[in-house]
Amino acid sequence: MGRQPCCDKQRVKKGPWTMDEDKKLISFILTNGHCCWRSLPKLAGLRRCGKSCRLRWTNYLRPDVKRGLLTDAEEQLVIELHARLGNRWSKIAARLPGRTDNEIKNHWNTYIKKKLIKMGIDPVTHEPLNIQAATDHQKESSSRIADRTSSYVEPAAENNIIQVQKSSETFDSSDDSVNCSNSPPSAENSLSAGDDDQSCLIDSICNDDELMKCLWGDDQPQLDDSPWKLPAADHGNLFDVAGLPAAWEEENSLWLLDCQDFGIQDFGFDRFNEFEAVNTLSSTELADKQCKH
DNA sequence: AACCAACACAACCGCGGCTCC
DNA sequence: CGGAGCCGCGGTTGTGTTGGT
Repeated sequence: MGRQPCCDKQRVKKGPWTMDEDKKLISFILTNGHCCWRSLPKLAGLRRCGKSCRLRWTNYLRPDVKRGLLTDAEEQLVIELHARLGNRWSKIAARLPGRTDNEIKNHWNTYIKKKLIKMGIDPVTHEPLNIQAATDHQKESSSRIADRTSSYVEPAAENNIIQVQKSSETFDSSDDSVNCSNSPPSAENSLSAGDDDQSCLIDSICNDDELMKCLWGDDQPQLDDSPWKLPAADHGNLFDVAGLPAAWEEENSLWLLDCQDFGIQDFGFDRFNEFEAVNTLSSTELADKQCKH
């Protein structure tokens, strides 16, 4: 007996989300939280699959989503993390506050991948392309490594490569499969000794104390994906900010600012304008402030 | 101006893992 | 312990936009 479809595909709408659907989803989640994605569309009056709602929320509508291009520092961090973690985008995204796995994945596939190839670096193994021909047999084992768990021990196949270890200590020991102290040097988390450019890039990131503190520090704000626990409110008063907890107000002011790009007025949240008047900091300014603290 | 290729990104799909019964 | 249901992840596709010819 096969798995049931996640939703009734006959009656479910697909394709791009409309403004009205976004509005409904935001309203519902802000009011009720997302206790159960499967039943959410029905309760919210949406003809969408629960998965689709979750994706739309987490990748686009969620208040803490940071929009816009990745900064150079973020990009370098993605490269560093990819060298360590492989295509585990959600893990990588967890280290970049406000960025989603989908966004990072897209950026990787469309931009970083090509950039690395241009630099002569294999985007999969992070090894220089020119020495790869000579180490084809290693590559084969490397591809296996990509799927292995951290307990797998590769038998000394990387004598000619150095490990990027500098910032490994900053990983949580609980970060699954990223127990660097126990992980053997491998193609997916290693660089060639001859690849000075890449080493320099990584070093520049790792040696940037301010940046590392900001991006890796224990006190960095963590994404909180727990369901919203807001007091039930009238739909008409959803953005009566004064009625919300101060922490929520502060945290979500960035998102409200971002809504300008989207067209907050299109949501019918007219009260935003009053709120905007007292909020003079841009998203980037606030992000900078967070880094400095 | 029209066409086409490349690019960027939102969204879909299927599978694996976790939890509950 | 095993099956069912759900969520989240990663790969892939679809679509709109941009730039070049």
